[in-house]
Amino acid sequence: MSSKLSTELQQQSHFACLEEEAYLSLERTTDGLRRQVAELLKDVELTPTQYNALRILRGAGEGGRLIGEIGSRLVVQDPDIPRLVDRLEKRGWVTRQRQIDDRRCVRVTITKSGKKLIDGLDTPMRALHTKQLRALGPVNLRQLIKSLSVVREHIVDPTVRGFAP
Amino acid sequence: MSSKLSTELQQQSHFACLEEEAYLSLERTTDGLRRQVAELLKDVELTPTQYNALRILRGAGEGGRLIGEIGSRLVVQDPDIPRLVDRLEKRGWVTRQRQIDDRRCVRVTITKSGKKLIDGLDTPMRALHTKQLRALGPVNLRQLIKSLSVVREHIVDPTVRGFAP
DNA sequence: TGACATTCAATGTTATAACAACTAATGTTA
DNA sequence: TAACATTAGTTGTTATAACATTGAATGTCA
Repeated sequence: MSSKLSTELQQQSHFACLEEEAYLSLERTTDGLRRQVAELLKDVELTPTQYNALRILRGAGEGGRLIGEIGSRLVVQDPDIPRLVDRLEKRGWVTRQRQIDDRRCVRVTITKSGKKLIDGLDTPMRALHTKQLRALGPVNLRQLIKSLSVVREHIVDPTVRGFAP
Repeated sequence: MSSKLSTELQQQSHFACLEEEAYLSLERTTDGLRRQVAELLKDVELTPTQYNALRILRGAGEGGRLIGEIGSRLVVQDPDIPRLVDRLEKRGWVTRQRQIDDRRCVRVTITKSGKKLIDGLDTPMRALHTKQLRALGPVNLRQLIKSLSVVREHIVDPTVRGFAP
């Protein structure tokens, strides 16, 4: 496929401004990459959000994470963590436990089988990302990462949260 | 908010590779930007996809577009164009018409009120994108657009399609 | 021309996202 | 300590996304 904008547009390309073009490029590119990730995850019947949540829980170790903590660390926001956890729990990949000191809170911990599942995905996922982005080369990659970081700094929306690998 | 990765991660940051870090940065950043766009569109009860579809139809003019054409031009893929068009039609923003020469095809055209709706969004949308991305400056913006274009060139997935402003 | 394949939309179904209420537990303060 | 506010999760509901199936129209070719 071509990536020349005028070609992709299939019409006279005229963006109102650079910022608008950059925004659409971001949406368009990220969607394409994300779909390939979703495709890879489909083999194990995981959505990207579920995968992301399991990675967060793996990173948290035996201490686990509170429901709210998971939400605040997801790469892509999801307002419905309880049911996200429901699905993972039903399949035996996480466990839920009320806190003793504060019974409002629920601690979620990854299980052995959950950890095994995403451990097995580390290599293919890394391989996919490398395939997707290798063409940029390390210099442009660093530049891209830096630029995106600058953009996020200027997102004032308070609901936007951190992200976990 | 900070955009330093180690800070956003709220844990010892260690990405497996640059490509993985770039991918997560893309997802994270685009999601944040997109949510602000969705917020703006909420005032007129449009989803980003609906807005995108209306812009495609405005760009097409009186000739309109076939259902399939809309799907292939959406910035973010949506496999369910008929029902997307249903919703727009119900609210009087588009009309549907069977093709005479090929009765399998349906031509969708934007209405006056539909055009008026998105015309009114041009200025605030451009203002939002400018606010979101201005910090990069023209040089970095161009660099970003170029890099994203390179990435898209290497997305081999045949389902990934063009995009319309 | 008649059987078959293909194309384009529409429809049915399930899963998830978004949003709003609700409940239980804790914190605050008069 | 009783009343109120706040917090953490859960549950209900609606809308949309994803996927598979169906149906009608057209194209292909023996």
